Amino acid sequence: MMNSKYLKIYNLIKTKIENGELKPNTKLSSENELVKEYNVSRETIRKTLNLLVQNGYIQKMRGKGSFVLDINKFDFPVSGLISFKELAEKMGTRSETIVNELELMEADDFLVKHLEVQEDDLVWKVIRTRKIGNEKIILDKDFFNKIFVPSLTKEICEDSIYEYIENTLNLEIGFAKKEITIEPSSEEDEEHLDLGKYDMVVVVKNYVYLSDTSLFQYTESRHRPDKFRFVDFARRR
Amino acid sequence: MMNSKYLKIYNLIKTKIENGELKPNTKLSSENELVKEYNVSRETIRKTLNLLVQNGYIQKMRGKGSFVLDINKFDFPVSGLISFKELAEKMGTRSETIVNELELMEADDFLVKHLEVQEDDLVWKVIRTRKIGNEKIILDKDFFNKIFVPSLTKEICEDSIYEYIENTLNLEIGFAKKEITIEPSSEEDEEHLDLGKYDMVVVVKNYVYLSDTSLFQYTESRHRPDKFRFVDFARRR
DNA sequence: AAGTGGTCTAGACCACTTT
DNA sequence: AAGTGGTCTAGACCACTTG
Repeated sequence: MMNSKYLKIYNLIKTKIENGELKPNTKLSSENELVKEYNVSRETIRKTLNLLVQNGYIQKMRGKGSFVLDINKFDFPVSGLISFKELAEKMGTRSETIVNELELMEADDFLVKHLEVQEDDLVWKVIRTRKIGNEKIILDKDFFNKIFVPSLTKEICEDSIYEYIENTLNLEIGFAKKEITIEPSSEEDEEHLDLGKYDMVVVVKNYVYLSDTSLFQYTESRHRPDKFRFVDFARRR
Repeated sequence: MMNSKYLKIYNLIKTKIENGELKPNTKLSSENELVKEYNVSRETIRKTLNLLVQNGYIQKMRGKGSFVLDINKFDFPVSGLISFKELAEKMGTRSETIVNELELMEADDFLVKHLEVQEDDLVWKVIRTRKIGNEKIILDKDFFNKIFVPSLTKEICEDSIYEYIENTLNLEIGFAKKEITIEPSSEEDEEHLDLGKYDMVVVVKNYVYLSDTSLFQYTESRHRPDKFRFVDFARRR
């Protein structure tokens, strides 16, 4: 629900921090002040502040107050779940997507293993090259269970598949498991990427689950090593 | 506070899930049932469950209930903040640490930039090689601000510096910023690691902050590419 | 209709920091 | 002593899924 009070207040404060309206290392209003300011209960303000803590915007200190953290905002989008298009937009880089392959196929052993489908179930296969500043840097191999994504077009793939999934199909993404490894480059990599002297690629495997816990997508994102960068903000759990 | 009710209940349920006492894809007791079971209020149970959601143990569904997720527990420790020693112990691999260098030095430009210290401030420099199954795989370069870590010995470095920091010095770690990139191997890498044919290393840069937001450690962890693996569980924020 | 999780409230007590 | 965040409660209403 986006009409919840705590989410609205969260977005207000988050925007103020990103704008610089609230400056790094300064003290936020206390919980009791925010209660008056926004006319809500303290537990609601605390929900808001805990979200800001979780996402690296503030740090709370008992007896002292909440303080705005100084995190370079451009570092953030790379972390967590985010699509190539969203990322490129936030970074402000020129980028282009080439759809190399788009087909409906019957699941083979590889997909039975990685997409939890039955043999011969129908699966969308999408292979795309991502260009950044005129160089082919990333090869994205996406596989979608057809049960969840009935149709797919070249136009959708050139834009953002995620946007289509969330806004048009109204599927809700719950969580994802990501794995980063380094592998020797394949013939396919060499065919679709400008690898130059590099003979290895950074492989980011992504298993994406809907909020009803069904696995609906497996993605392999293969990056030229020199252009790869992964940034993460972590709190001790 | 470890004596909080919600944390105790969290650890109880977490352990049951890790044990297999609560099986993947089964339904957890409802919030109202847990309220009776543990004799606490519903908001306290909800705090517990939200922690389990955050850390990938369960998924909640409105109107349906909470469900145990099937996450291979060995995948987890690699994510977030965890030390080499904790990691090796959880994975059950034989490992060994060689301390190559341990010295107190005056901060140079590099440290002024990465550790937010003044020029000539004293900084502990620790260079360690990590052996896994008899091969030198990881080179760890750690830098600690002496203000926070007054003394350091070879014995501590061979064990776990983190354990020393948290249990002996009683410093509380708040959060960390991690960056993963691929770089050409340096002479230092070649000297201390069994790189074989590889001429690149995976570099994990870690900026570790205390809970009062002061930066107290900068670490570079340099891995042989074939043995590197980073796993992450992410929820859409 | 009954049960589930999601949000919100008002009030209480505690531990810690500052004045 | 006053102010801060941390925990906990009992109760309310809502939206959603199931019988």
